[in-house]
Amino acid sequence: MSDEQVAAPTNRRRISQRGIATRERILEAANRLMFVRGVNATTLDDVREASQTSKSQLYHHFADKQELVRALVKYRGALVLQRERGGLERLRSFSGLVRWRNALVQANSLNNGRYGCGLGSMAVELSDQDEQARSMLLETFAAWEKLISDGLHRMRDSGALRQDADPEKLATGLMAALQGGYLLANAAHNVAPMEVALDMALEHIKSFLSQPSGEPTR
Amino acid sequence: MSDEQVAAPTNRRRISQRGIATRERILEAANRLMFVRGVNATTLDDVREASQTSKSQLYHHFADKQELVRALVKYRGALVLQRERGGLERLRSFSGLVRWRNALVQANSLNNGRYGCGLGSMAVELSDQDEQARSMLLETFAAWEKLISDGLHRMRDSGALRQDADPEKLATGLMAALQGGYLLANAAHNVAPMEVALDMALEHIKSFLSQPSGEPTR
DNA sequence: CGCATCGGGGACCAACAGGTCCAGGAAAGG
DNA sequence: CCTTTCCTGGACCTGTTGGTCCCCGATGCG
Repeated sequence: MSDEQVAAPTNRRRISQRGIATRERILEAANRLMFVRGVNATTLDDVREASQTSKSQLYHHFADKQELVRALVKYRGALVLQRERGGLERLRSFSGLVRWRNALVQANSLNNGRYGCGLGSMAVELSDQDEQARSMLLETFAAWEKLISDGLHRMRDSGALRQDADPEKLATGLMAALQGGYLLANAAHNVAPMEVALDMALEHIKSFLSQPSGEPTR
Repeated sequence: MSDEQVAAPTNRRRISQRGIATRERILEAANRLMFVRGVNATTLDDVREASQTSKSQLYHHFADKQELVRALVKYRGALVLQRERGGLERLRSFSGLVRWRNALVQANSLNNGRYGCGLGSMAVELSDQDEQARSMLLETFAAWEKLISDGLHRMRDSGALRQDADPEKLATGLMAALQGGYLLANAAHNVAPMEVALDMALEHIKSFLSQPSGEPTR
């Protein structure tokens, strides 16, 4: 999970191992807190306390709160993409997609649908507030969708998916269903809506399979 | 739009017409500001200024900020449901659903996908912060989905939709696609993802139509 | 070992947010 | 009208939050 340094340090002057560790600790704490409380509802004092650091360290590693938030966007994006790469990089069949769905649902069910998607909720909170954060999030979403569409491309090339399937649109649809599912599940404190949403998107992809393996209805 | 009093006044003591108007003015201003900046990023001073009122009036009509926010949740929910009732109450055919989709897309394209859904963004921001707001939002989503599923039920009863279609699940899926579409469109400052998401959901519903009218692919 | 940096602790500050108060003006209601 | 209640203006208070500062300790390097 937190191997190597997922957090890209702002290279400039020489930097010690201890410094990197502290920076990582701050980001990790900010990540945790802002995941459950939201970005704007988390204070720097909260982060300071949770990371067992002091004010000066926060400002030693980040110019201000906005920079910390931006670093967090990068950090979280890297984590999500890393995780998703694991589940999607070898995607070659519809059943692989189902496994991917199940993993997401299971993870989210651990907190009864609460908190939603780390990227999605930041996107909602920051898009109209920090242009730079928005564009980083946009890029991350694009990379995430590309992991999906690459998999769908492989399925199409191998003949599993029909030629008239559009991997990019299917990936966007699936991502929207995922994000919408996260949102509704969060409001409901219940994973069920997320399951329904993902199943809809998968059913839609299924309709582009070459051999209609299962019964197409229901 | 703002006919009658959408904002339910907290009936208790006798209340003058002027008082109602002021309360409405505050809610209207809070609605506008919090729609573009988000709830937590909007201060009471912002609201005070935008509504041309004073601090004492804010606290005369609302106990504190949390109460104002909760009133806004009600207010916005009523507005959305009112609007949606217009577009969904008479829904009886697939083309009606397409018209509904087009109206939402067009409205959102006016601001290039920005700001997202007034209810969805509040849900993200408040769900982990104000239990009461969350449950009101949950109810509103349920009512919204019911407008959709009622329409789908009518379509099923009239034979337009096959018997094996599940209106509730279809409505949830459509709602998730809508919310996810709003979210991605907001991050992208572009309506396109929302269109793709809604089209996916509509295509999915289309697959449950009795007579496959159009070409099913593409 | 001794200098130059880097890293850390925590007191301190200023601005701003939410929230209070009171005095005066407008509406009801008799 | 004239009393009572409601409504409004805006000054004021106070806790919190982001942000600064200074001094000391740790670390790396010749």
